[in-house]
Amino acid sequence: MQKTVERSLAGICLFEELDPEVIKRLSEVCRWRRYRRGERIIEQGSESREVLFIAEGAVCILGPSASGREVAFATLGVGSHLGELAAIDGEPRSASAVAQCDTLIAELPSDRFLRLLQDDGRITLKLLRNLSYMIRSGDVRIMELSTLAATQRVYAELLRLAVPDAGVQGQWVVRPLPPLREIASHVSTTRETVARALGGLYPSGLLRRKGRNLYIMDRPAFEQLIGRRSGSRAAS
Amino acid sequence: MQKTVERSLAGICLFEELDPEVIKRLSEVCRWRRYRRGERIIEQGSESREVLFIAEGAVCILGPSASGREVAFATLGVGSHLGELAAIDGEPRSASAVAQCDTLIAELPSDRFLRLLQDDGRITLKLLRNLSYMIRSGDVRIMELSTLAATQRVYAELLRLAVPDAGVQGQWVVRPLPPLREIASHVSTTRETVARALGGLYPSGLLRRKGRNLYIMDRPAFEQLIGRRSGSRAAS
DNA sequence: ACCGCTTTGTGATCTCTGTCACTTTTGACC
DNA sequence: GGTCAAAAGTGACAGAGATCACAAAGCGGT
Repeated sequence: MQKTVERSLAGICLFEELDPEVIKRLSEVCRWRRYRRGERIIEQGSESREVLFIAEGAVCILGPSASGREVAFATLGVGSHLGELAAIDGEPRSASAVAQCDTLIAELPSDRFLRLLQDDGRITLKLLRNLSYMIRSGDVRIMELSTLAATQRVYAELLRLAVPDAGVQGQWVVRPLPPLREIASHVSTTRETVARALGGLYPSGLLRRKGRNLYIMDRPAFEQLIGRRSGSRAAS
Repeated sequence: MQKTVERSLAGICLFEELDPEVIKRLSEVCRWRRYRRGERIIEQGSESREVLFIAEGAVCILGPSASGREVAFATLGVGSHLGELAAIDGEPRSASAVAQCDTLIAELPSDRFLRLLQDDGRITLKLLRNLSYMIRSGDVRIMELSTLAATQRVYAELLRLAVPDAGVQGQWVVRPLPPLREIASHVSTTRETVARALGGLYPSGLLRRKGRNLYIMDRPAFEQLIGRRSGSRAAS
């Protein structure tokens, strides 16, 4: 099953426009490592500076889990990179990274990464766009934490996860629905609250669950649930 | 009183290392505008793309205040810039900006800004560092919102605002203490909660207030109040 | 000193949701 | 089919804080 994907950075978004030759050379400079599901890839606070690229698998970015509560900042898939911040500013790692499934990672030393930025403006621009995106989504999350109640944050997250259902017009689906505890850690609440949030909507028919799929029957109506703080009630 | 600061971008951190000649030319390209205290400089969602520089005054970055609750993302002073995100990624403004006092702003068209980045790697690097910083502080804030109770977030904010007291050894001071509503909007809580958080510590002597100054008598002890969620009580 | 406005200090409520403690499902793997 | 562990519903409670409503200071200007 081991899809022996050659150890190449070819699939990395950041390098899309890069010359195959250059990519090849870069790939050779990297240190390649495999991680098992659940293994820790980056430790928050550590002093390493490499930039990592995901060749296979997926990675979850987690805040310092010192307290029991886990805070997930993002989930990154194949083609994404992580660890740019430390490479750019030389500060300690701001968060931890954990493999969500078996994962193949390429580590590029920070000085090599920085040189790359100097040499190729296109990559720099991509990186800038990427950082912008991170800031924007961070801001959105802060806004949600500040102005939305826990239940509503769960709904908002569902909308982010949902894709239009190929079959039925106007119906959206989250497939597969991640474990509730994972959803919870993305919107800073508890597994129980997520369960209750979903459970509260089954009776109204707005939400329907079949196995690991969750169907949002009427997206516009669903969006309305997120509106103003509290006071909202299942459609009557 | 109007300190007729010439309309120059000389004081802008981002341009520190830039040649005076270049700065002069850039300054002339800008559109300069004055804003009164409270005036809105950028409207969240608008389609403008200019990058703004603060030559005089201060600016507060606010989340979409649609709801009554205001969410403050940052307060920027002289030498700072804002509006890079829209210039970089071409998306609508992610937040609003309001003048905190009378303010002089220079607006640089986005294409000019982008060209600047292409031409000078030093500026690009500074910008990257700046964006990194924004992401890191955003993450910290998300962590606080997720794992700290409102009262503790207030304490954390105080520590950020405090500077070592020149006079007494080991004593820190917030001078001047901003209006409570402002502190509240920075840690996503209410004016009342901030008042109670402070009030709760006066008796213990950990905090002391004189006019617009707030003294933190024992910083280490104060920091301990922020530890684990709830359960904490004033030092016994 | 005297207004009038902005900031603060507080009390009384009320509700959301974090916690605990279990039970019930699901799923994966023999 | 059977066994086990992880995931998912739920009930009961308690407590932090958002809200609402005033009263009391502060502060500038005249």
